[in-house]
Amino acid sequence: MPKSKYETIYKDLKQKIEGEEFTYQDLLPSEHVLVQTYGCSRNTVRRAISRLVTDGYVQTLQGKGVRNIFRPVEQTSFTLGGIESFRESAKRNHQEGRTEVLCFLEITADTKIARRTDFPVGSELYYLQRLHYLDGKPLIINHNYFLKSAVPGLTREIAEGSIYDYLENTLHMTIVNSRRVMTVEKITQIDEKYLHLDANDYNCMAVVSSHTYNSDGVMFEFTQSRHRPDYFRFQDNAVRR
Amino acid sequence: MPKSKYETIYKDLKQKIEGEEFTYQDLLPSEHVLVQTYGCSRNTVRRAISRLVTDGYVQTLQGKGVRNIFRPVEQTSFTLGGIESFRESAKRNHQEGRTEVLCFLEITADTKIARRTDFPVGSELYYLQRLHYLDGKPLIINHNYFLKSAVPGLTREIAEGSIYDYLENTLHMTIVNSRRVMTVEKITQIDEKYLHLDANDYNCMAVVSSHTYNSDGVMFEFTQSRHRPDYFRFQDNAVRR
DNA sequence: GCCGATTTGTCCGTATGTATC
DNA sequence: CGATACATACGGACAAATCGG
Repeated sequence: MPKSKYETIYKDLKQKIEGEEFTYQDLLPSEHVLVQTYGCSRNTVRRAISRLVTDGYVQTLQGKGVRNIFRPVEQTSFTLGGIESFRESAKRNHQEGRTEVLCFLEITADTKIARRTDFPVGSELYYLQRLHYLDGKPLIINHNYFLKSAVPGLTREIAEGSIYDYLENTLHMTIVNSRRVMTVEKITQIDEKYLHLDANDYNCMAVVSSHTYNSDGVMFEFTQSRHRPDYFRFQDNAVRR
Repeated sequence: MPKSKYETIYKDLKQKIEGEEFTYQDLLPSEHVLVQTYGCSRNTVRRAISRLVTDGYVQTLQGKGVRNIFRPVEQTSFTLGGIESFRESAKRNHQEGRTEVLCFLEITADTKIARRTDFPVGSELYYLQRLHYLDGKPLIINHNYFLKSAVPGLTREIAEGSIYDYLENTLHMTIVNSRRVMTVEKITQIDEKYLHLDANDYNCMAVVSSHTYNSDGVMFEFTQSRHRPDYFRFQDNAVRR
């Protein structure tokens, strides 16, 4: 159930664009027309459209209209704009996702971990290593650090499923945003072993480090995701201002 | 000169946050207060704030307020949200940028190039190889394909400076958006030679492929940027909806 | 638990500016 | 020039969440 009017309009337009009810390069109906078809104010359709702009689905042109520039995705794009759990992106791509917990520890942040994760020294943390399979292939190793005080009661069993599902639906935490940094790093022996990589073939991999915040403003998670280079693919739409 | 009120407010708040006039984790003045300090309507301050949210500077919390979660950047972050030319990001990081044109050709798209770039077969294109130096170090090799009909009069001399400056200020083109895909690929002999890489050290690199559109809705540029793995760093802020 | 004050979220209507055709 | 389209801005109304008494 979508809660707001502009979100229903956004989803409806998005679906129509994906379903190619509007042809590529054509203009969408004008805001004035959309106001009448959806029976709402102009501000409301504009909010919906601005979301489509950030999604890279349309471009707005003053004096002209709103042009459809959506191109269907060719392949299994891994991550897109927002925050997505592994399970969610697997589902979106119609793939079967499985997670194996390699390691589940309760630790206290020393200076080295603090520098790596940005958690203060002395923080009580869960440290997990998790291996993510997509359609049976091991593709990602995650090194997760969760703040124990914000994520109480985490267990190995939960970590084998979806941690985000536990956070949102059991702990009723609201995940807000995530600062991510993408780099390329040398592979380690752990990567080589679990992802079945050969350093003579690929000796680097894509690494995504993220600091994630909840609605209490606490950074409750630091994760380093190490991706098989030959399957990594990150999509983005940039807008010139 | 900022053209709009909300943009001035956005920039002012952004600067205050960066200058740490608001402390980390504290709430900003309420919308009501900001309306009075800036002498504008509530919608206008809300537009400014929503930009700060997408920048990852603040998070808004219904019933509470707007919390400052800005952390000063630790390092030379390479790319951030929007579209930036090499020159612009060099300047933003207070680094000296220089560009060397390795190759400047006029070509017609055959099936192979068409598949690679998404330009239709038979398109008249400029093909450039350019080497970008930052503070004297060669860091990026760009393979640029420009649609000749949209970018007339491009020369080697222009390409040694800023092509985007030429597009925007001489041709008065409006660049709108860019679809980017990031992957990790094996290095080639060209990469090895010009970026002074050693395949025994790093045998992969970060590759950013982008399709860029102007306000006429034409995809006028396809570029493959190949980045030295040890200097590549891409930042992003993701929002959970 | 309730109530009221505060704060952000959604939505509306209107007016004016600016770009396109 | 006028008509159309999007961009900016204002003011007001109500909903929803938070917090303190």
